[in-house]
Amino acid sequence: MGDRTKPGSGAIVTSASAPATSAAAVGGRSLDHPTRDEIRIETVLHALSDPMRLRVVRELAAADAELTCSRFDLPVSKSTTTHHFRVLRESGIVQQVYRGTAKMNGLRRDDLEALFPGLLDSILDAANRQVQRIGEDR
Amino acid sequence: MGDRTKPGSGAIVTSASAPATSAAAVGGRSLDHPTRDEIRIETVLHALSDPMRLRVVRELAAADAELTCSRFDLPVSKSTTTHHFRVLRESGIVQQVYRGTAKMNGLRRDDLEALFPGLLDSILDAANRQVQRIGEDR
DNA sequence: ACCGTAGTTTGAGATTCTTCGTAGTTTGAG
DNA sequence: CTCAAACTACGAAGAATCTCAAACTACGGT
Repeated sequence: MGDRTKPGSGAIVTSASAPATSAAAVGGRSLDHPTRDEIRIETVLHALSDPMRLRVVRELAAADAELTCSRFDLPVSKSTTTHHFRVLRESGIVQQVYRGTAKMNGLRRDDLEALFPGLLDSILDAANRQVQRIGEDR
Repeated sequence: MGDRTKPGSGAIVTSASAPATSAAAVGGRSLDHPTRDEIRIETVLHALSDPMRLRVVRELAAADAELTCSRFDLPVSKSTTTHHFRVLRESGIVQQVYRGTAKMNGLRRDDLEALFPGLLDSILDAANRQVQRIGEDR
């Protein structure tokens, strides 16, 4: 899985020169998401197998709206939070868009439902049941 | 892992004196499985996020019967196969029992269904759809 | 222009995972 | 008892993950 290959251009954005007109510089920052047909079940399951990420997805589903990263009060540092959101985005579970300084996060329900009908809901349901059972949250 | 000693709960196989009349001693070797209420959604998802293990579970579901480890023709070594079956057992997805020199593997459908209704089926369905779509199997 | 908020990147440490080969154990058969 | 078959256990190597702190970039207001 690992694919730390940076998003936009070829990492040469080291600012040695050309600070302004970089490829990704057009509208601002670019975030690349997998297209619908690039989403893989193994990757989705892996992304959701982390407690922190599963929790984010549960909150996102409960809110049923786009939320900024900072709305989530996770017990980890900012950089770790960024990391988890990145995994969720690269797996195709969430969609991220910049709006000002904030980054909005939304579930890709349509894509997931089209590829894997019922999967997301049954995982969310399973997670909710487990929290009810043993309340291991937060 | 660095610690092959079984994970959660411990207790049981304390073997202070390991009398012959131990529950597990009946047929010979003992394999400890998590009890139903020890099964965790994160662990289940993690176990199924590996292509090899997902494949094993798919075959097991398709066969709808107990199969020996050697029935699976995985493209990995035997010790790796043992490892994957162990992960599946410790996550609570499969149940393993010795029968002669063979080890029978069966899905714990009842337990999973009781804890997470519909989860296993929707994951299997998702996996099947993906194989149909891009045939990345074997 | 300056500052604060929001998030990213880089580099690091610690842990865990996947995989393997080799050596052992257990069981059933001859 | 000895053998083959079926697994397990024990390292070990290499990759991937999770986590953090520190330094950085982007955007919006005052």
